[in-house]
Amino acid sequence: MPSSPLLNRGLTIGSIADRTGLAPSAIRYYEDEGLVTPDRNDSGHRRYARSDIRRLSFVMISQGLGFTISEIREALADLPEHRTPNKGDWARISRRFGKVLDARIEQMQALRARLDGCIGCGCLSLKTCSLYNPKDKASTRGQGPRYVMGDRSDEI
Amino acid sequence: MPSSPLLNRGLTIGSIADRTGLAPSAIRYYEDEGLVTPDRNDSGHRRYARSDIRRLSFVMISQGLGFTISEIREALADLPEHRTPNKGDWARISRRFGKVLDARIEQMQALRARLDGCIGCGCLSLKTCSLYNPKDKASTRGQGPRYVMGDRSDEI
DNA sequence: CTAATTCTTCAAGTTAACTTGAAGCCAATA
DNA sequence: TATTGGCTTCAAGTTAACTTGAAGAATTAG
Repeated sequence: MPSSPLLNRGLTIGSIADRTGLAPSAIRYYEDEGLVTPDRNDSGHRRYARSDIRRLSFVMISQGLGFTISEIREALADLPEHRTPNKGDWARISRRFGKVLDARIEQMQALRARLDGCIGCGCLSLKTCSLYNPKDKASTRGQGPRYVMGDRSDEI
Repeated sequence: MPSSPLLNRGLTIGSIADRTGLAPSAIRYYEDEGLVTPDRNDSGHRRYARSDIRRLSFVMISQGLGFTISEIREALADLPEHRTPNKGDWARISRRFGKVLDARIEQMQALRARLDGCIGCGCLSLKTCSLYNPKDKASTRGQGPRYVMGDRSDEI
């Protein structure tokens, strides 16, 4: 009797794509990036475990929260290798991400407060403005090379 | 008498680079992006106004706050065209950015609260998790094409 | 006045997170 | 069994925000 692809040796990339809403190309990319490591069948086709759906959902959610792929990869590294992750495992890594989010929110609030200060003094000049050289440059997150900002401040 | 480049017809790109800490290549890029529009001398060299230093400082600060170049360009469009911007002009556009920051902070806090909810219920499943399909996907800010997430949710 | 800087433009490289397309193998269906 | 559709790999394109390098012209310093 012809067994369904779901029951045989795991889920195909297509069904994983359907169930997560991710494009197959994205799922393959995540594999290149080490976020999932599906098995292969005899002819080289990927076969996923059911738990990979939750894993990929976590990836999507984390990206929505602003985490990068390498941050997500690090987080996933804390899941058990040879056991299907359970609720407790997921809750643990989610809790850690929660703390990072808290820190980022605080950082943004600090910058926002500085902006108020700048509006107050009307400065926006390089020497005076505390926004110009903040220790916590905030979301240098994302977008290509953002090289070190020089520090040749001077009067305007 | 040989006049200094600062007093003659405006500042050279090199001196602007020194005073802002930006690389000349970045300043030229900002010109391509319409953030500054320096004059040219007879042989085609760029000549900047003193007020362009403040303009470029605003660009740097705004980027530190997480704004994109096109957002910054829009903000700068509110500065007077044929008059050197004064403190009031800068304060006005800073105040607007402050409001955007407030909104972003609120958004992050909402997502963070949802993450707590998810830890509480231990779900992280596509159907149940409110993080999976939030209206306010937060910082889709940055990095290449992030195409529309499909919505074929299903039970895990 | 000549040499060393600085400036110009233009094309191509970089990172992140993917997509798109080509060329060909595998699998489910009629 | 034939065919359509799904899967595979690999190379190249995309956006953002720049940098790097080449080739040549202008400016400044000695």
